[in-house]
Amino acid sequence: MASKSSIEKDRSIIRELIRDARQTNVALAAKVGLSEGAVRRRVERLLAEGQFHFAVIPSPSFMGRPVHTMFEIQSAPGATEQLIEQLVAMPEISYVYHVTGQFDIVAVGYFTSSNEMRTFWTERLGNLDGLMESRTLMVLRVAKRAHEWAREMATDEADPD
Amino acid sequence: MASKSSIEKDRSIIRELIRDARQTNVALAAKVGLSEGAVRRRVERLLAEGQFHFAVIPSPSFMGRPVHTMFEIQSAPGATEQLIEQLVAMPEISYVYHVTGQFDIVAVGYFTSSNEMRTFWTERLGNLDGLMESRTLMVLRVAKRAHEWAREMATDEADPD
DNA sequence: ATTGAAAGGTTCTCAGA
DNA sequence: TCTGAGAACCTTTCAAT
Repeated sequence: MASKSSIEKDRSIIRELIRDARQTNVALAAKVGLSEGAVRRRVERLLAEGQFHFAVIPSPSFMGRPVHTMFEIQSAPGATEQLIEQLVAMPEISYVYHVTGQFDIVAVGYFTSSNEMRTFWTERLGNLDGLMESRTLMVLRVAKRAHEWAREMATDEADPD
Repeated sequence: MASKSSIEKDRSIIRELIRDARQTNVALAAKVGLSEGAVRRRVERLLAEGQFHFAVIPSPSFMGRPVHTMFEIQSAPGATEQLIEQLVAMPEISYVYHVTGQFDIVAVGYFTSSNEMRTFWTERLGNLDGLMESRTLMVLRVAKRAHEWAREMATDEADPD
């Protein structure tokens, strides 16, 4: 086989970490075919470049925030960025996406109760500058959370010349 | 102050790990007031119980999947679970949410190109059993991804009697 | 940019409470 | 269920390539 390109080594490292975020650099090194030090330097570089990050995903219920809500938000013309900034500044909101379609923004929040969510929606979301229309979706269940494509393309070693 | 309850110690550990997913058990132990071994056993128990998990979040673009898409899906009456199962089985789909509202399901996928996304949408999504209607939202930007509420309630120690 | 080896720190195991 | 000490393992540093 031809040696993997540098970026393919980087991607192999990240794919391995997606499979197991807590494996050691020693284990990674054995899998991608580098020394422990080389893997460690690549991981640090990739983190600094923002190519991936380590995260802890809590169970919102266990943390006391069982009410999982998505808000679809339509902004007044030209007001989308301003609206996004306001949403980003709200601690109740965990995720903010700029999207195409009828709605311009999707925001996700976790609340301690449906009552807290309602209060947030009526008193804080409803008062945002530039908001034209919004819809609320309650998330009943997270049925999947996995990047299965990270397991693809594990080997390009079977390529014939 | 009264001693923290056992579940509050668990939550403190998880909140600390949300702040820094890679800190050592020794560092955690100092912050939550337990020995390293006690913290390690709690972390293992919480992981086994599914109260949180460690994850690596890649930059989809760096991994060669720059096209980030949300699908809103309306199911035929009674077909939602069947539809969710089919979506969960698709490797292109990373997240599947069961939600309330006009649409029953929100699914998120990452694609190598808009052409691949279009092919997926027309040939795979369109053929799902029980699908009534769907809408496609392209995600242009992720403006926020953080659980700021994990920093709240750090102390219940100031409570007067 | 990578390797290999020594030093330092973390994790794991186990005995004791 | 927790603590503390020792062994095993991992990470960090550094000289060399």
